[in-house]
Amino acid sequence: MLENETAAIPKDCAECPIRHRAVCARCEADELEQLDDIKYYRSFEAGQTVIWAGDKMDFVGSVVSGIATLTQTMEDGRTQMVGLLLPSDFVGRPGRETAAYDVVATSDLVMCCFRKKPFEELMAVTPHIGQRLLEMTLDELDAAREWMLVLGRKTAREKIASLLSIIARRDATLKLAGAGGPMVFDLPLTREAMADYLGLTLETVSRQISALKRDGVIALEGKRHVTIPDFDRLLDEAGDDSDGGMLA
Amino acid sequence: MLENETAAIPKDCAECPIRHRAVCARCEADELEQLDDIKYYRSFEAGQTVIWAGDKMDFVGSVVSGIATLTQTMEDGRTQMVGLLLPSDFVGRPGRETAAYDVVATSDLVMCCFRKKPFEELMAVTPHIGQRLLEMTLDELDAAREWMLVLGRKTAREKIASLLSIIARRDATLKLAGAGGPMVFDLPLTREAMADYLGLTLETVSRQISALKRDGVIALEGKRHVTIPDFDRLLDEAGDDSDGGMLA
DNA sequence: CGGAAGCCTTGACCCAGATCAAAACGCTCG
DNA sequence: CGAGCGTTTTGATCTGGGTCAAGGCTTCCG
Repeated sequence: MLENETAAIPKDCAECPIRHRAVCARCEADELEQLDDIKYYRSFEAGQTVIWAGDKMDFVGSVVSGIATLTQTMEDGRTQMVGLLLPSDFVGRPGRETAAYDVVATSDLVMCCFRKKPFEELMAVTPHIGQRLLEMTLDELDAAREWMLVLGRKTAREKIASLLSIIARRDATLKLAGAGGPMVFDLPLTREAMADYLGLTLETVSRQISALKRDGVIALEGKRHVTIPDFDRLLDEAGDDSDGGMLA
Repeated sequence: MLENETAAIPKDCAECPIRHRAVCARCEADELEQLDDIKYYRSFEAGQTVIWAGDKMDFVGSVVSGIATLTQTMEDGRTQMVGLLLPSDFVGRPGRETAAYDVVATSDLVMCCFRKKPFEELMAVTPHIGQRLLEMTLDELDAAREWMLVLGRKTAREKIASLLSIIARRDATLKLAGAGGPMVFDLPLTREAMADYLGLTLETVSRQISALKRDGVIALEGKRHVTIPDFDRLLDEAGDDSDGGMLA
């Protein structure tokens, strides 16, 4: 997990790994320069909290590398993950003073942050930013709604299968692997984090993963390394329409 | 339920009840005129389906009056409501061809629709529309995430209390009633629709409502008319921080 | 007025997943 | 190497909410 000293911080937007998928995706060279003036990088170690819900938040930003979670906690300690932040995902809300959720780095994390005030001003005069942010927010809303179905109506086994298929699908698009062959990836979450995402207990998560393994739906090597021999089978277990619904 | 022949269709944007809260909220007079050119009203009766998930959708629009639901259904019939559309809420997504969810009128419904293509073009040149839509979408995302906590971690009783408090709060803001006194409103949903929203069965919904009534948290007159003698008590039952969290 | 169709409530029973408890599996570190 | 700690697995038991089954209450309509 410590490939680099502090993980790669891009020297320049041009070589930034999320250049084409983040809020800045549609920006022209001059707009990038303006963003550059108000931006700074921050690194977090795995386990560190980026912000606590309710804290004053004077920046917004993008995940450059690593994974973070967005969680909500009740007074008695019950917690629910409400978002999984992957590279290019946006954190924070223009026009809001305080953080609405806890943001925690699940792996080592690099963020590209913008001071909030200037970012808001820039957004007002740079349609490209607002347009892209709208698009990303609509995508997140869709993801949240899909997750509502998972939380409200799926069984524990289906929930696990749903989570695995989402992670597998994302990983496949990053690796641009040709379809067909078995998919292989590492789980970026602990059993407890999965439980928080799925509205289950960690014991149930563990049991269902064991069951899927026993039934040959997945193969495990160690606790985290997953192989999926037949993706359609997994989708079936997830209760999803197995049309493979490939949204472009 | 049939107060008006077809419910009130505004003659003019100026007298439109959602003028200041819908996508058009920030538009100037000339922008409104342009929207006017591509808009038309549609009315639906309670129970009618506005669109089916997957259908081609050549419009977007706002709820003017009445209530609609956004639901997702699995092949085996399990359904989950993923959104409750109230007056001023926006339906549809610029840039998407087909509907992602079933939209059903729960009460008699009037919508102000815009042909999608021209709306998208107008959006590209009218920042006010995109800005407002972004703001609304961010609000919906927050609501969806709050709902994820309800679905994933709350007990049946807490779920019912959460739903009642949301409806009560909304009703209070519409009526601008001074705080303090008992809150009174009509449930806009059947037990089954509540169950679909809460990820429960209608039997459980019924039982928990009876229990809340028995315990004096709510009072019922008929099946739908609800009185809440002590709103803080209800919030407490919902498991929410009872700081009254009034977000401006 | 009687019947039928929608909603809603209530009861009896059952099971998926929670809870409680213990042990196994890596690790890092002295 | 062994101690200690965080993570994961597995077992035993309990329970909240699902399922199945009967009515009850309204409203509509012939």
